[in-house]
Amino acid sequence: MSITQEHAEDQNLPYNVFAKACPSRGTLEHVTGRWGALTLGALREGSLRFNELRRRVDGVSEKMLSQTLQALERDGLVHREAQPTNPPRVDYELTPLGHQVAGHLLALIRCVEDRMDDVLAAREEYDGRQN
Amino acid sequence: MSITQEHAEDQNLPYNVFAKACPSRGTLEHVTGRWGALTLGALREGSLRFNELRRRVDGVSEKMLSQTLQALERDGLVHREAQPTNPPRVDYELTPLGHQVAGHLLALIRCVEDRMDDVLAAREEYDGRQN
DNA sequence: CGGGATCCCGCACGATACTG
DNA sequence: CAGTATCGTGCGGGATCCCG
Repeated sequence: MSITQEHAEDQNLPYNVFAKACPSRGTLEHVTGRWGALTLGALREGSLRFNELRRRVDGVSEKMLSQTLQALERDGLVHREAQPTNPPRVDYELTPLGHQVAGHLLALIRCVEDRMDDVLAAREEYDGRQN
Repeated sequence: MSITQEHAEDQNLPYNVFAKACPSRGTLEHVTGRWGALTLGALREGSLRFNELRRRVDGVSEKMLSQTLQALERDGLVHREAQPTNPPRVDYELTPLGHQVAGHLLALIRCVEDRMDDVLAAREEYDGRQN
């Protein structure tokens, strides 16, 4: 091993969201996307069925919820459990990885909610400042 | 105070991102948006000038960066410091609130980067499973 | 109930050019 | 350098219908 190797990364950390081509950016967008964040947040409380989820995430269309769930399932964040009954029953729940990610997300969400008054005040000052 | 007063304005936590009409959802979208998250993440390391930021957030256009920064400044997450010199010099830095939010964001980003191998593996299994 | 297929519109976004 | 202005378009995403 070269002694000139300044940043001797013991482990390989090749993933960097700030680089355009990095696949991690795509996953970050699934996670932080308009519906992805709310879906993961909602699922953190426990497993939910499709229409329960749809009611919980106010405003999401069937199509977008379906699409969002597929992306999250593909990324290994959500587990889909379908029972071949009639009528069909499908439950969605977080994987351990999804749970971890949703934890960070929920902390962020709570933070934004908690400090929303500050945000609103900042907006008023901003709008008032430049006429 | 009227007993018919439905919404108690003096409550502490009236904000709920899961409700479609809640203003906190808009702010969450600014923060978790495609460029918002990366911009806040980049600024956490210190103040940056416009083009420095543009280079750091690989792939962002001038227009989108400008637009993103305006939204974040309006929400009180970013402070813009313009010096009337020639050539002009403008520095962007996080406010205390922005720093707090960006902290959560960066934790999320690191988490996604760290576990990207798991995500990629999950994708392969998903793609291979249902042909 | 849990979706898939299709149609279609708006605007988020990129590219380009211009300004102080 | 640090942005605005303008224009064109891709696709995000809503609406609707349908099926097992």
